[in-house]
Parts: sequence; structure tokens; C-alpha cells
Amino acid sequence: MKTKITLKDIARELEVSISTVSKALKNSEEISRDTKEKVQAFAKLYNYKPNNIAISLKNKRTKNIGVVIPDIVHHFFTTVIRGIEKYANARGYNVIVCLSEESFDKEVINMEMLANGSIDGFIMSLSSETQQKGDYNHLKEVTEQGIPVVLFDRITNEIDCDKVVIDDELGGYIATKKFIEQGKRKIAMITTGDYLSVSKARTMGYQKALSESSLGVNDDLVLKMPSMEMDENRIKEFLETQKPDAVLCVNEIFAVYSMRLVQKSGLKIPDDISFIGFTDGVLSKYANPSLTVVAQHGEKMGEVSAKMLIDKIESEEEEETYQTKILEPTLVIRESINQ
Amino acid sequence: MKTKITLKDIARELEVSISTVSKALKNSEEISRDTKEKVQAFAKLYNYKPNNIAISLKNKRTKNIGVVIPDIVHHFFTTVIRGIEKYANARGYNVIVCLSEESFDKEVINMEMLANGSIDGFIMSLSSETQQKGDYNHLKEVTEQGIPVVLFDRITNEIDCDKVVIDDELGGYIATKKFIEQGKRKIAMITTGDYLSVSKARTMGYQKALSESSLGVNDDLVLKMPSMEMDENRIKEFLETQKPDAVLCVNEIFAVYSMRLVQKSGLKIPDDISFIGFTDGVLSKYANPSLTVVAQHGEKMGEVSAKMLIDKIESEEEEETYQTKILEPTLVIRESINQ
DNA sequence: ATCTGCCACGAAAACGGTTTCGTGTTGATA
DNA sequence: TATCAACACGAAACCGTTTTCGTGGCAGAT
Repeated sequence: MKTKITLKDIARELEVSISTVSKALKNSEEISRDTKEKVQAFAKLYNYKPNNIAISLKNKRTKNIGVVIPDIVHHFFTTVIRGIEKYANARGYNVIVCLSEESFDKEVINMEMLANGSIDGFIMSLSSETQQKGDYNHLKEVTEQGIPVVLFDRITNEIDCDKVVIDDELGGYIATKKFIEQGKRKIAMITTGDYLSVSKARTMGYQKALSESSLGVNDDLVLKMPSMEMDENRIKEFLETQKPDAVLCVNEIFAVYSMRLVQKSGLKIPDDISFIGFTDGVLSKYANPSLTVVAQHGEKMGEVSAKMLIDKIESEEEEETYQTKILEPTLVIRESINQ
Repeated sequence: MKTKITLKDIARELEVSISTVSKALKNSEEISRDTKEKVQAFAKLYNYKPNNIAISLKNKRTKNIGVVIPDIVHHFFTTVIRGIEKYANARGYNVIVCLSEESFDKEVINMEMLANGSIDGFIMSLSSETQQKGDYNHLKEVTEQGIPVVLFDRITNEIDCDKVVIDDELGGYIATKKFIEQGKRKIAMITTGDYLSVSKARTMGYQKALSESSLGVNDDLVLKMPSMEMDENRIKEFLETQKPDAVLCVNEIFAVYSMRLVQKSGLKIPDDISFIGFTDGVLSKYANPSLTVVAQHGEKMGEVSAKMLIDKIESEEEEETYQTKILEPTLVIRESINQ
């Protein structure tokens, strides 16, 4: 086992001082040509690489960014991470991923672990429990310490920081509008409770489109599922009593699941009933029929978040100005609606 | 912005030495009751938290583990990460995720970035390019430096380290066996080229089961796709000329895609033709019909990998003994085969 | 011969902790 | 009263860098 070589080792071996070695490796003007060549050759030979930890301690920056998300087994978050990773890597940053698993406590613990020097900034999406509680003290603590934070997708107005969101209301709006334009008369929505900020916004967009049309809003056509657990009977009963000719689902799973239910009862998609979901994941792409969705462009979101964060980390001035970037969702048309 | 407080700050404020503060906070016997209480109270009041970087530098351990995987937008890897995260977090470790995106160069760069002190060990799955090249020098370098490595799923025999794999051959075997028991006569397989170690193993299991049966192996019944890009015509042609009554697919996507193709041509699943895939992801669960799969237990794999790695990191002795854990795949029966 | 200035390098502090070892004070003991 | 152990604490080294500042030696100018 050949152990890592340090500046001190090189200095001892070459009978020069540590500072000389350090400067020589940085091609400092201060050091003579001869010495530089000697040191650099030796360093290359023994494959010297500076110790990141020592540099971090010295510079007070780690080149790590912390990403705290509720769940990783979820296509959307996964694409966001990829976007963050790509961008951050290109700028020389590593990504430390922590999962809150929708738990407030885990979110707090993870942030505290990372906030003690391990990272230069956070990119995060709030856990549902945090959003329900409305307790953002862990975020306040971190921002007060001067650690930059970028919130994405599941955000809060209680914290002053950069934010990146999809215009979820617009998403609900354009999807519903699409149905209306296609002449659908009973447009239903299957969503979660309002505790998820995104669900709420999507539902608002849905209602806005309807109220702008001659159809008007009918609350009976909105099914609010109490959790993400699939409750077959609940959905089945809803669809059978309401008999919608179009359904907007707040996520892929509700959509694919509902499509199966109506198919089993003999309805044809998209003619008898059309579907649009949210999140452009594998499920939508390979569903039968493939599902039209409101795409959230997770990868883009990750990139934008990473850019905002790193720019802030590397900016000298301590500007106290924060911006919120709003990305526009787009419809990805597939077989589950009429073309 | 209240900046982080350090030992030095506390020492100055309380007019004691830094060492006293350090010891007092660790409840050292050496320090008097009075002083300890005073220091601890002060520390709590100002919310003192030791700087991780400084501790890392001193202890030469970071409590970070590096995870290098080919792709994160992939259900299997995602579940593995979750398993790693859960286990590692419980033992006080953070997880730094790097994506090779199936590229040899990125894999090398990522490992080099992390190997210079940022992590205590690696958990990784090789990129396809690395497996094709057969160049494992970056892994050798790391292990020679004494950094523990755990390889999972996509592994190589060229490197001495701990490994965790699914018995992919067994997976192919039990799936094929299942078809045989159900009286299927023309059992096809859709796989990728042999460049992916897992595909190769699965195909071998398939062939083994067939050669043990009266059916025997027929190479015409094996379709090797040159890449993961879906080539509709290729699959369609294959299915139409071979007319199998059962198909084993090396992943979910091939399976779901193929199912759609045969459904469009009027065949009934599972009676006319049955399907089994690999990877128990969302796609299988919500496919129509839902897909029977060989489950790989990614989360378990992540846990096991993390345990092996952390045990090695924390073990005093420099044992040079490595083990390979083989997890058994299981069949998750769903609608795509006869019950 | 003396002074000036530059070159090339080294010493040392600093980042924020941990830990070993030394030491002044105290009270008990001979 | 002299000795000594125990106690409570501080000094300093150390982890591996970076960076500021100082300095010895030498060449050229006077």
C-alpha cells in the first residue's frame, strides 16, 4: 500500500522547504526555473495530489454542495439531481445527496450535519412534513450563517433565498385548456391534499381554466386523495359516479392507475375519456396508451438551481438580493388524448 | 449574519485555553465540574458545533462515502442509493454521489476528485464503457492507496475488493424455468450485447434452464439489441418471425415495449404470449398488464454494500480479505404470465 | 569598498480542531 | 516544614495546505 504523498514528503526528499514546494507546484514567479522543474517532476513521478480537506480548511470552502430532497426513488427528483450533478461537476463541485424521506426530523438532522463545514451551499426541496408543519427554523439558521440556499419545486415564502419553481398553476391551466379546446365537457381532476404546494397550484390552474370557460368549476369533479397510497376503490367510485370525459392527474401514478381502471370497465382512451398527468417520467412514456403529460423539465431545474447556487457561492459581494426563477411547463402530447 | 463560533472564540470569551474548552466539551475527567458546566453552557448558548473539516483533517477520516454510478435516472440505481443512504446515515456517514454517465473518462475523473481526501471509501458500479475497455487502473490506484472499495452489480474480477452482486444467472434461470414449467415451448430472450456483465449472466441462466430441459437452446430465439435505444422494427421483426410464446427481457423497458407491440398485433398477454422482465421498477408495477419481473432488491444491495464498506473503513486491522456477497433474485409474479 | 536592490527561498502563522505532555497549585503526609 | 501526589489546566505539536513576510547572498552601481 503506497500511502499518499504530501508537500512535506516532497520537501524532505528534495531538501527544500514546504513553502517552496507549494509555490513551485503553483508555478509561482518567486521560484527559480530549476527548482520548479525539479519539484514538478518529482510530484508527477510520485503522483502528488493536494489533500482536499486541508485545502478546504484553509480556504473555508469545500467545493461540495448539499442536496436535500424528500425522495430519490422518484423520477422527477432524479432528473433534478442529474441536472445539478452535471452542472456542478462542470464547475468543479461535488454533490452530497441527503434524503429527508418526507420527514421533518430527517431534514433537520441532515442539514445540521452538512452545515458544519461540509458544504458551501444547499439545494433543497422541502419534505411534505415540513410543509405541513410550516416550521422553517432549520432553514433560517442556515441562511443566517451566511450559507447560500436554493429552494426548488417545493418551496416556501417564509425563507428569503433563491428559488426555482415550475409554474405549476400554468401547468394545470394549459392542460385543462387543452381539454376544453378539444370539447371535453366533464373535466375531472385527481390530486392530493393541499398540503403539497405543487398539488395546490396545479389544482388552482385547473380551476382557473375552467372558470374562464363556459364550463365553470364543479368541486365534485375534484378528487383529493389523502395520501400517495393508491386506493383503488376510492378512484373507481369517483370515476364511476362522476363519469368524466377527461381527467387531469396531479402525477403519473394516479394517471396510469386510473387509465387501467377505466380500460378494465371497457372505456376507450382517448375517445371515451382522455388523460393528462404531471411529470414526464418513464411511466408516461411506456404506459399503454402512452400518457400526455405536463413536463416539468427537472434536469433544467437542477441546472438552473446549481447555477444560481454556485454563482452566489462564488460571488464576492454579499448581495442580499434573491431571485425566483419560474420555469414554464410544457405539454408532451402522447396517445392518452386526441391529437 | 451570525458567523460560526469556534473553540478559540469560546476560549477567549471564557478566558481559558482552547484545550480546556475542547476537553470540557468532551466531558473529560481532567476538567473540573465548574469549568465543564461553564463551558458547556456557553457552547450551548451560542450553538457551538465543531467544524467537520477540521475534524476530518485531524482524524484523517471524513465520514463521507463516495458513490459512483453510471446513471441515476434509472430505478435500480436509485433504489441502491436509497439503501446506501439509509444505512450510511444511520452510521453517521454522508453520501457523495457522482455520475459516470456510462463514460470511462467521467468515472476516472470523479474517482480522482474524491480520492484526494474527500471520502473514506467508494461504492461503485462500473460504467459500460469501462467494462468494454477493461481498463481498471483507476480502481487499482485507489485500492493501492488503501481506500476501501465495494463494487456492486456491474463488477470486475480484475480488482481485489469487496463485491455485492445479484446472481443474475440464477435470475435468468428461474424466470426461464418458470416458463418451462408453465408449458411454454418457444421461449425467447431480448437482451443487450454481452458488453454488460449483467446481460451476459442473465442470458447464460436462460440458456442453462433451456439446455436442462427438453427444449434445448436455439440461438435464433435470442435477440441482442446493440444499444439501449429502442428499435421498434428490430423487435417487431424478431417477434413476428420467431413467434415465441414466452419472452424473457433483460430489462423493464424492453419488456414493456415488446408487450405493447404484441398487443397491437392482437395477441393476448399472458395466454398467447407471456413476459418476464428484470428490475422491479415502477414500469413493471404499473404496466398494462403488470409485468412479472426478476426483482433485484436494489435497496438491500445498497444496504449490504454500505455495511461492507463502513465495516472495512472502521476496522482497525488491515485485513486483505475480500468477500463477494451474492444476493438471490426473486420472481415477482404479476399479470404478464399465467398464475 | 560600500550600498542598493533583487532573487530565491525559508520561517511561521493560519484554518479549527485533538491530544500529549508539562506544570503550578493545593492539600495531605511524614 | 519538606515532600509528594493529585488535580486542573495550559502549551504546543499535529493534520496538510496557503500565504505573508523576512532574509541571506549576490550582482551591479557608486
